[in-house]
Amino acid sequence: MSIEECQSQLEDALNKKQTIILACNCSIRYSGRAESFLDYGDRIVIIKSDHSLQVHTSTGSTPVNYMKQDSVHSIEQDEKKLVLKSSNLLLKEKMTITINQIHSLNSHALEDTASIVLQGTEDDMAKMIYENPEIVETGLKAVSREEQTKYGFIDVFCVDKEGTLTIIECKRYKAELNAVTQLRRYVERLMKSKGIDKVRGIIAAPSITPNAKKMLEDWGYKFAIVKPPKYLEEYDKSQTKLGGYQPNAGS
Amino acid sequence: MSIEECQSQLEDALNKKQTIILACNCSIRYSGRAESFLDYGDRIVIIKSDHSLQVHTSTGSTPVNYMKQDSVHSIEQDEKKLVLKSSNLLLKEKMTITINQIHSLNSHALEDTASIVLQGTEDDMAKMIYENPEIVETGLKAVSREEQTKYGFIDVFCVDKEGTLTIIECKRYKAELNAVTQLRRYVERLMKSKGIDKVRGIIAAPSITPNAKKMLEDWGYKFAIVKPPKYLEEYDKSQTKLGGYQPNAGS
DNA sequence: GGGGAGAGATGCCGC
DNA sequence: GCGGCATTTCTCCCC
Repeated sequence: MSIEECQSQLEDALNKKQTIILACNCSIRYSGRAESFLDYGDRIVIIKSDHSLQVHTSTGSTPVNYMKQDSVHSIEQDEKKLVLKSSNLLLKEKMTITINQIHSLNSHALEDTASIVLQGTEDDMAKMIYENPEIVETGLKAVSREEQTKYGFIDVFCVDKEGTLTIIECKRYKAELNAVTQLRRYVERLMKSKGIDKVRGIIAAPSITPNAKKMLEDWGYKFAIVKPPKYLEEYDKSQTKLGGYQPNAGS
Repeated sequence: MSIEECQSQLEDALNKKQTIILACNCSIRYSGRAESFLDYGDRIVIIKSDHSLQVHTSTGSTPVNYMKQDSVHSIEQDEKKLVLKSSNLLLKEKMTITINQIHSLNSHALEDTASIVLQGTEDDMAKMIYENPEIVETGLKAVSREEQTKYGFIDVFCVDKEGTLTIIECKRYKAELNAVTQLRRYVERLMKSKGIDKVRGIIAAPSITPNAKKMLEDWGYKFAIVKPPKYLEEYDKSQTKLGGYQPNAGS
């Protein structure tokens, strides 16, 4: 594929707001919230129809460089190289991708009306606890959920069997130090705004780090083992009932 | 491209540990840390040479679904459809991508020895303050930086003009509530471990949210406006001096 | 491998 | 738009 053909196809795809996938050898300069330079190497450049751009190397889940949506892209030619310039005036960011060699170029108008359905989030966990607070502690009664405006973003708000206000902070994975300080902030804010001197705090999570547990107990708070709903359910089911997931392990 | 050809090329690319780029119409099931389902639509599937996988829709910076590195992938055929199964036994995660239609398929052995050079991070900011603490407060003297083991992850550790120990917490962007609780945790930990009753805390950031500022002042801490080094420097330079973006400028 | 914290975090929701 | 916060966060560093 010649440089001219590539430039033409890129411009055409950009005009049509298609999604572009370009495998190429390139170097990258970025300037904006930070500044970066990446010397020549083979990468994949994706420009989506929302005019976001990302550059991927052959490893890692995250792009090595990217531009956010609503960026403006242009393609120029510079001595047998293609220069892809992107800028986002609003965010004061810009990027220059200098392309040495093109390995492949595809552009598509991706049609997609589906939206992902996700479960097992922290919100699902808070909902589960709100509907059945006794899984956290015997005698606990739920008062409200997602108290966002008044005292912060309290996950579940309860009253214990002795009538003491109790704040539950959910973590879907292992609770760390910041979860404890977060809980402490909610408890203190609530005590101050209500003018009461006794509010309990509970962290509900599958596990907790040792330091977090110590800080939790130092502050008189409590940890309760709670797992997010349906966590690994399908996986465990297939493991036990079907004798395990069978990929072609030779690949 | 026939299903058989596609399957063959995919298996071949997986064997060669190439990076695969597949544009297709597909549906996706994921089960692991959470569970998700995404109905049929046009997407881009990337399998990298580290055997990580990600699925991108036509918008957004983040993949709609993904598998981490060291997953195992296999391709099966099921009634005119291709079924790409991925699993990660270690993480107890798995994914099934059912492919209706293939728009394009490319695979490459991406060669890349370069690594990105990035500047303007929080670490650069802490270094700048360490080397010239008076930009935070008159009379401040730096003691150490990145005290990770003893008292927590203190960015910059100083003594003020009256000899009081002072912890500086840097944020490269706007400081929020969690920055204040973080600082508070460091201050309290240091007071306890040193057995002293007076330690100061300063947040150094370009800006701070109103609630964070209030909580900061309630706790007797202080805010100092500090911008990360070289923030937007090249951008502003090229905008003002050169009247536009000049990729070769200054390099 | 776990703990802790930054990230050019991104994305979501509420005000 | 900003604020606050979860994320299948990811990534890095250090113990």
